[in-house]
Amino acid sequence: MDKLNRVRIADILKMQSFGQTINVKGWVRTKRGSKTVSFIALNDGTIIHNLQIVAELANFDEEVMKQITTGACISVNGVVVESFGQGQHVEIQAKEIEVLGTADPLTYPLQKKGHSLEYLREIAHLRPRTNTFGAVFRIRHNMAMAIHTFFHERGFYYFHTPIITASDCEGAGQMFQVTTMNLYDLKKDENGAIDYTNDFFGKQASLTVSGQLEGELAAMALGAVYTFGPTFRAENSNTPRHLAEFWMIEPEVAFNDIFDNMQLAEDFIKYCVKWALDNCMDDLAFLAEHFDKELISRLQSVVECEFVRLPYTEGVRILEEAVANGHTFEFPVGWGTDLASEHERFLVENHFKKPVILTDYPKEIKAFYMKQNEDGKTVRAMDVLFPKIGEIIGGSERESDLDKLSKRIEEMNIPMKDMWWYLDTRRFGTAPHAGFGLGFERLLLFVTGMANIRDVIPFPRTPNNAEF
RNA sequence: UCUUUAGUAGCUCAGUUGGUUAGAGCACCUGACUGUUAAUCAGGGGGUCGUUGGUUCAAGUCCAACCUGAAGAGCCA
Repeated sequence: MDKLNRVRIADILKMQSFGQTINVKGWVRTKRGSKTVSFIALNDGTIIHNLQIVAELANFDEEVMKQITTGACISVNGVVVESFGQGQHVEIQAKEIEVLGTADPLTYPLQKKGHSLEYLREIAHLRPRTNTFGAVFRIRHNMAMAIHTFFHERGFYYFHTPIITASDCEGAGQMFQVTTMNLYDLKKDENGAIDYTNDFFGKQASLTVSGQLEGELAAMALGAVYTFGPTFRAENSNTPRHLAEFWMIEPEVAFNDIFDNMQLAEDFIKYCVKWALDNCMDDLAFLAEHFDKELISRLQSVVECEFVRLPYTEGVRILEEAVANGHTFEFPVGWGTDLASEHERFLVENHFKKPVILTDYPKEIKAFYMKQNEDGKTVRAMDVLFPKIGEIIGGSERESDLDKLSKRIEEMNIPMKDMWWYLDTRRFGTAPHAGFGLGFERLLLFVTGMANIRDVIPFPRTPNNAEF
């Protein structure tokens, strides 16, 4: 077979001139045809659309043509021609075909017909070859690029916080332990406690649940930073919105207050959504057509609308008013209790019908590091609530006063013995600062319109599932 | 983890108040077809009805436990 430069299908489909001979490589989606001619729909992952390869059967060995089945990988030399069939404006008239890899039709798990998302989860190693997951993972890449671009353009530094941590007070959830100890022969002291002094780190270590505390250290030096990395929660959560391993973006900015923080969060999400609309329209259109007809209009409305900013106390008042007017909730509403999903959904989907930033929660239901308000009852927390997916961002202005922070740590019985370094930020040159955390996969749920978080990460990690 | 719901061919599903040999579409194989658009048409092969136990003359169907998936809830991002 002649050696020609390979052209990506995304580029071939854009061609306006015809007649040149090129090489194209990709995986066969379908082959159809008649006695004399075969039509091969080829996809190479560069774009959701397939390229049509036309093969006159008289020019090719029958044995080679037989190997061209759904899932096979082929290399084609051929001429770019204008298509006179419907459904594409350009196609390849094949001159030479080489089968790079066959796919036995009896055992290849993907068919040309559609599969359920649940079935595709069982073959997560092959699902990137489907239209749906090709689209999702191209959008996933684009969102990562949008995130880095957004922060870089605004002078934020990408800061790498550790994945292994020995602090057990991040308070964001159950942690996965990291150890090199022999679990069949654990040494314990007289109280039955495990002795970690001979473990790899000389103390108990875990996978991080958040890079925030280290992010605060960086903000106290570099001014504005963000993290973007994997985080781990060992919660037994079985929902379409939770993963045991997920990616989180956590900006942290010196001198920002809660209002700057809200503005940053709103600008940030809008930037990402607009990026998707500007750069991923082919993939979004496919997802909209197959899963969520309102996807694109919902994305557009988020870019255009102004997020509602609402103190928790006001939110509770609205909910209590709704109850008084006859709306029934499964769980009671009252100042001091955390809002249930149904309450958040009511505010976002029924009452305001757009994203809501809820602020100033009671201090009892929020983390120790949040800045305390003058009223002595609330803290400067903010949750960004989105239609369909609920909480997409959680953040706050941080308590910068050493005494107030220390007192709160004591009140909440938080083990801070290994956290002297965190308190040093308040001890030496403390400054007001604020930040938030955004779950990358939650953002992707919103942008792709997918309903289950297991379908927006290549290899989901959930309770009882670490396959692939 | 709790509640609900589902598990029948490779995939998606139907299967009546329990009753003889468990069906369809797609996929796959064979054949037909002069350019198809998830091609079409004809034929063919393919099943331990999630697992274990129970009720019954008789269980895909009823009951129990367990396994697996999904939805809702809690926890959160």
